[in-house]
Order: sequence, then C-alpha cells, then structure tokens
Amino acid sequence: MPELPEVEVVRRGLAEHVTGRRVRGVEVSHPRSVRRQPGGAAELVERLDGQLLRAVRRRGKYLWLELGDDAPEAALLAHLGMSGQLLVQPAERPDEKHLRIRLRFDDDGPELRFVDQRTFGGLTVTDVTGPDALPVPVAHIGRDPMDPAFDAEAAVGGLRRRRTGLKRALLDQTLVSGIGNIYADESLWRARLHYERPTATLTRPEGRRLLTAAREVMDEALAAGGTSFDALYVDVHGDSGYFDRALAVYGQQDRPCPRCGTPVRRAPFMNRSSYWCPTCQPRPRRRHP
DNA sequence: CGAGTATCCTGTCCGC
DNA sequence: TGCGGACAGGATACTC
Repeated sequence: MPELPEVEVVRRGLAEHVTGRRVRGVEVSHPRSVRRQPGGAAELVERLDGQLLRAVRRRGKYLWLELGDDAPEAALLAHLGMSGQLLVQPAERPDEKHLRIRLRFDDDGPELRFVDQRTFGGLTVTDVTGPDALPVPVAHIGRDPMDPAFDAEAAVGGLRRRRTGLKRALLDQTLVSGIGNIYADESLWRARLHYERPTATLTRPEGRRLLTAAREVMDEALAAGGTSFDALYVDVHGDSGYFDRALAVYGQQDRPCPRCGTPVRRAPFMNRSSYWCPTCQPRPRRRHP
C-alpha cells in the first residue's frame, strides 16, 4: 500500500543517508522477506556483503540500490508490499518488533533496517539488464507518471486497447506503474470517471485527463510527505506524511464529496474497496449490443 | 495470450 | 473478556 509518493519519500531518505556507503554485515531474521531470492538468505548475504551502495533508484513502487564501485553490477531490490519500511537507525536503537533484515556499514554509522509487519514486501539482490540497468524483476514494469520519459499518449493508447475496467487497468503495473488503491480512487475522482468504466470506451481526452489527474494527485501527496493513516507508511526516520488529510474519496464513505457534497460511496472491488462520488462519477450505462 | 481470481500475511477493530 | 469475522491489499501463480 505504500504507493509511488510514499516510495519516493523513502527513496529520497535513502539517497541522503546510505548512498556511497559500503555494506559490512547483513542479518536476515525472517525467510519470507527474502523469498524472491533463489538461494534464500545465504545468497542475499553473499551477494550484498562488502558492496558499495552507489545510487538509489525507483520505478513505480519498486525501489533499488545500485551495487558496485564503478558501474551498477547488480541491485538490492526492495518492494515494501503493504507494510514494509526501510529505516535508517542508530545501531543502539532497540530492534523493532517486525525487524526482518539488518544492514550494517563499514563506517559504523547508522544501520539500514527492513521492518515489515505483514511480510508482503521483501529484499532481493538481482542482476541488472539493459541500457537503463534495470533490475530484472523491474524490466516488465511500466514507467510511472513522474518519470521524465513517461509517454502519456502511449499510455492512453494502451489503456484504450485493454478490455477491462478502468481501475483494474490502473492497478496493473505494466501499463502505468506506481498507482495503488488509494491513488487510483483519487485519480478517478479528479478526472470524474467511474472505476468500472470499460477501458475500450475511453476517449483520448478522458484518458489524458485521467493520467494528468494521477500525476497531480501523486505530486501533491509527495509534497505532503506521503499518505499515512495507520502509521505503516513512514519515511526513513519513521515519520508519517500528511496527505491523508487531503483525500477526497478514499476511506471517506458517507462523507460529502468535496466537489458536490453527495455522500461518498464504497463498494467491494477485487478483494478491497472502491470509493467514488455517485454524482461526479456516474456508473457507465451498460452498452446494449 | 489476455483477463480475472485465489493466495500469501498480521494486526486492528467491531459486534455479540 | 473473549472470540470470530471483516478489513487493510500488491504482486504473482494460477485457471480459463
């Protein structure tokens, strides 16, 4: 559930506090947090210990540290899942209850801790591929709306070629990445589009409107330090952002739509919830063949 | 192959 | 006070 703005908050914190430092000492205390590493904890430690962290990068909700002295030779790839946190902590700070992985450095400065209550997230050391040196598991992920090379026209075309509902397409990270349940609902509200609108009926202007809305809402969330309503989404110091106070519909069932005052509705969707304003975002009429 | 769904996990909250 | 169930939900393995 940390989505693009929350992950970017973490990326910036890591860039400030761990770039240019060399790993010396890695401890894995929960196997599930390294389940994507083919050789498990032993392989992660073997590939990570002694490496220089040369840069911190992000695409969508994926975050990675480039490993290598002169060129990116591999990457420490992180996904926060629903409850993952990357914390920069003084070594003497007591371990968090859900501490899963600890990285120490050769400068004896603060350590990097991966803390994850629900263990949907994890760390992996992976090879990098292509001219952009992307970690292999990230190669299939689409660019996100904050990427300078994001091609909105191509993304609109991609949306229109899908045969599904709009929100389902937004949550699919291959077309546009970085959008999860919160920002999907907020973006659809801003663009005045219903979450079950068939992608095939989307006009180009509507598609542009939606992607612009997504970009705007995530920009604003980032400026507020990210969204947090249950203290799980925090920066590298464990502090929360403030964007939850600005949410228009997400989690706002029965509260008035900020635009028209109609009570916000909630409905089950894909094992989670969708929130929308029934006036601003009317359900699409069923097409009759 | 595209679309849709089951599944993983732990903590909190609510009703009874 | 305890207990069962709903809910939070990203990514992937899986089926059709």
